[in-house]
Amino acid sequence: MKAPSDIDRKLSRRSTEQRQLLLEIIQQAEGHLDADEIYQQAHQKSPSISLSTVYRSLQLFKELGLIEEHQFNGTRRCYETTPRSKHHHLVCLGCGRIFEFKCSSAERLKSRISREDGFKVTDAEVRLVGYCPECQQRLSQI
Amino acid sequence: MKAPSDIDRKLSRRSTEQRQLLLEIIQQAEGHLDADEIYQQAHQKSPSISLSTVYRSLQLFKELGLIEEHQFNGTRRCYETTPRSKHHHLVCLGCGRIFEFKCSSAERLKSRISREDGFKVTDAEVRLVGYCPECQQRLSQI
DNA sequence: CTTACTGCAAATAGTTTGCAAGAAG
DNA sequence: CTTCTTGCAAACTATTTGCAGTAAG
Repeated sequence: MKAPSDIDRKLSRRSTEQRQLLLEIIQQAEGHLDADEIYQQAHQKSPSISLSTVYRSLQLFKELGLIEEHQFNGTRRCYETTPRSKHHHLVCLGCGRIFEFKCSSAERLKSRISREDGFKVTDAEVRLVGYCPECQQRLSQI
Repeated sequence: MKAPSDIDRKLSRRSTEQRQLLLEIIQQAEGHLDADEIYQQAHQKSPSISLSTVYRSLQLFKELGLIEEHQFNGTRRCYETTPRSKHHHLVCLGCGRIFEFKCSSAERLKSRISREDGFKVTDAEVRLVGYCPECQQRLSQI
């Protein structure tokens, strides 16, 4: 049993070893992890954890605003801790890596659409797809 | 048997009743249709058509650049005919409807990232989520 | 004690695939 | 005729759910 963390103080959810472990894994990850990658890592430290617990915890963390969910390519969803400052993603079609970039025009667009069309825009995501420098190089050599 | 259409002249693919019907359905649709909606409509006109044929044809149309694939909310993918001029999507969290809008800054962003970071950006998508005017109204009354 | 959380197994949703019969060219 | 395409059923992938036991508060 550990000291109560972030998730405990919200909504009277219970603090469990599993949730703490899962949240740690996501927070310490460099890039974006999908449910199965999170499960694999958790399984190392706590072999009895189940994949359903991973999914249920991800659902909870999302509701609490602790993490963000993305769907970059196929059907697999990826997760990252909610970043302090909003960024966007560039998906490389060659290697599948995800690159991040800032985009101030997204914020401007948000207010433009709200103002002009009466929408209440809660989020603006920009997603670029293309080829990273390495893949351009590699593909041109073939 | 009908006269050969768009899809026939490309890549020596065969023209079949099924493909022609499916393409017509997508082209005449107002908004975006998912695989099952396309299947249901096709099934009306041609009861023996199968869902696999729908998926295989969608795959083909995508490769030929005749349609675009989107994933707006859950896991369901939607399709629309490739629009003449690029537009982006706003997803209403209240009613699930998809609204379209133009965004010139997306094009500018594309060239900025290409120039500054050496990426070859093939597509830029902006996706807004929020509430349409009707849903704001409706939800405020509760 | 009470009731949220967990692991397990089974269910589900959406999509893909193998195969033999059928049709396009 | 040749081979691409189809329908069917079965397989697959990612995720969700029911349930009875377990543990947090």
